[in-house]
Amino acid sequence: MPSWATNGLRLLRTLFSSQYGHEASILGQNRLECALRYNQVSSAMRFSEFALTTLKEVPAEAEIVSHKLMLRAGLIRRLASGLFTWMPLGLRVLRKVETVVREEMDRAGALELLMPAVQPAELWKESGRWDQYGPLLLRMHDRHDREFCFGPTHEEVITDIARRELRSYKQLPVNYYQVQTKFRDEIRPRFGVMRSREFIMKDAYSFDIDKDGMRASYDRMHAAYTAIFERLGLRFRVVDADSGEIGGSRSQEFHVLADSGEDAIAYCDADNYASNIETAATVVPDAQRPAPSQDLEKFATPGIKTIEQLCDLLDITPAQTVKTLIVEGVDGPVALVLRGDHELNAVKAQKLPGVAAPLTMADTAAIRAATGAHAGSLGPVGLSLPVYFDHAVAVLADFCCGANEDGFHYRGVNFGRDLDEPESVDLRNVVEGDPTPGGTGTLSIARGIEVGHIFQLGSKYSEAMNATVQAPDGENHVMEMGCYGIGITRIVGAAIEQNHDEDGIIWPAPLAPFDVVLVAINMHRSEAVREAAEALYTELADAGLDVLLDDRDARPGVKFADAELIGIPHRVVIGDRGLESGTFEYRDRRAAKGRDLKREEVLKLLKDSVISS
RNA sequence: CGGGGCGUGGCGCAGCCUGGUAGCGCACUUCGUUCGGGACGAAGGGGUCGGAGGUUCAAAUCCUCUCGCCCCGACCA
Repeated sequence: MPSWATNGLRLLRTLFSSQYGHEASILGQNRLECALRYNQVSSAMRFSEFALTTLKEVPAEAEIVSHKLMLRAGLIRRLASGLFTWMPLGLRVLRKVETVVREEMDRAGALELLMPAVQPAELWKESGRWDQYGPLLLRMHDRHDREFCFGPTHEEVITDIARRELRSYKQLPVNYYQVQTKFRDEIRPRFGVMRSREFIMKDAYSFDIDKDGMRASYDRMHAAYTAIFERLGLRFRVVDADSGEIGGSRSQEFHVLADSGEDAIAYCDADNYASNIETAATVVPDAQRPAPSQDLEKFATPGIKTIEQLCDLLDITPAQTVKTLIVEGVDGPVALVLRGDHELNAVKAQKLPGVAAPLTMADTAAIRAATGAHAGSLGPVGLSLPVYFDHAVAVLADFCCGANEDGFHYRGVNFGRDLDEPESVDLRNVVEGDPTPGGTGTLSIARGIEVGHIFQLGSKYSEAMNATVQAPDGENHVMEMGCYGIGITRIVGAAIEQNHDEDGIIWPAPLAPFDVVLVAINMHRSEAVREAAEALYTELADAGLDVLLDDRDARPGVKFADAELIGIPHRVVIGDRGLESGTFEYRDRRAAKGRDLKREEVLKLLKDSVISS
């Protein structure tokens, strides 16, 4: 996605590099120059000086591809559970992500600042989260025994800043952001950088005088996030989401699409609908319930404990059965009744009156106390508990369920006769093929990795912490806030999940640690190769490209394998064979084969492709 | 935190059941041959067998405790 800023930056880099050489130290005052200086210093690298160790074998700790490849390619190294060192190669990728994020945030009018990672407990007590947040919050004491935490997020600190700095509506809207290290003491860190305890997040917070302003700020962030993920070259989708712990009203998540994603997202292109499955609403079926055709019958089902076993026994489908789940409620256990083939949606269930949040399944003893039976023999008939029926259950007739007696089930169960007419609720996850809430399309399900989340917070924090500004009417008004997060470190993992093959990583061009790798064949024996490789290296570096020269005294196969493993988008092979005919072999990382190009053609191709990224 | 698994040179593993003083592949060092798809040969360096305690003449191996890591569940960028 070409843009003024990127083209401008490239242009400046080219100008400066031709003036000072690519390692020139440039002391600049503005950000563009700073970025320029950073890029210039590190843009070109010799493999022999890069201390990169790649691994042929996968360390046993890694489970998913991105984690395996990040370790094999030498991007990260693990220090302890959920804690990683970003090695030089990995850090280059991280910086690329940060740069794109910063550019788009700045363009959207947000202001970068940097808050402390360590935060005093008082602020968290003021917002009420010191007690709410739980063990995810890493708490500590200083030498005076004062309480602190390592920030998992920064609503409290930014609200404190805002209430001190912002006095008048004339200063609004303001959107502050930072790129900073967070710590969340996850119960189970896993998947490498995808769910680590320490990670880098870009978090932004908007302040407006009213809800309309907040919505406008939110929309600007929505646009900025869309621009960011488009520029990063990732396939992604924006979905409606639950606002969870942070609070507030509307929220949307940005998901990188990948089969290994931890989240399921429901979408329909025809309807332009997309939602995290957690919040995707099911539609009340408009089908009429058939009239009962069977009598209620209790029958013995010794040893039958699962829906699957029951279906095998009776030769029926799970959709003709009903399952009953006992969860902890505010005043004792509550029963949730779903169709046998449907999955409980915890987010929906824990919002029901009388159900305890977070949703907790009752244990075996509690289930027996409440129903008199084992979990495998439960049913709604004759149950003396608060019961919620899912919409899909309410339209069933002649269904099958447990009899609340070990080893017995009912069949031919019908509402109105064996059970009271149900008041049904939405309890389940949507499934592929369900109608959309809009009613015109059907849902598909995809897997995604949450890399961004935007919230309309409203006044939750500004009210608790009394963050007000004076309005034109002279009154003090509580500011309306939005908050917006991007998982910088997670993006790197997500990008690999989405872009790899059996040989290694395939970086989208904007994320690649190097734009191009020069593979010099037998450079240590052929003077011609050495000269040609060095000349091309200097020329590409001077043109502002991030170029890696593989000058190691290694066999070609080793160099090719490493180039593919670390995923450099463009590869140029310099060998005696090509030099005889005056060509280099060029190959795109995604292409099956290379092609021979003249020097000028290589230069033009690379410069064009880098500028357009 | 509940359930499962694993800790042996940098990485991947064997040895443990049946105690006898540590081995293989990769990586690393040196030399030679080789050299456009992870070469071959030779010679090397590197390990208190996660830690503590116990049993025993003797412990990587058996026993007890402990620490760490990974996987499956609830949380989230």
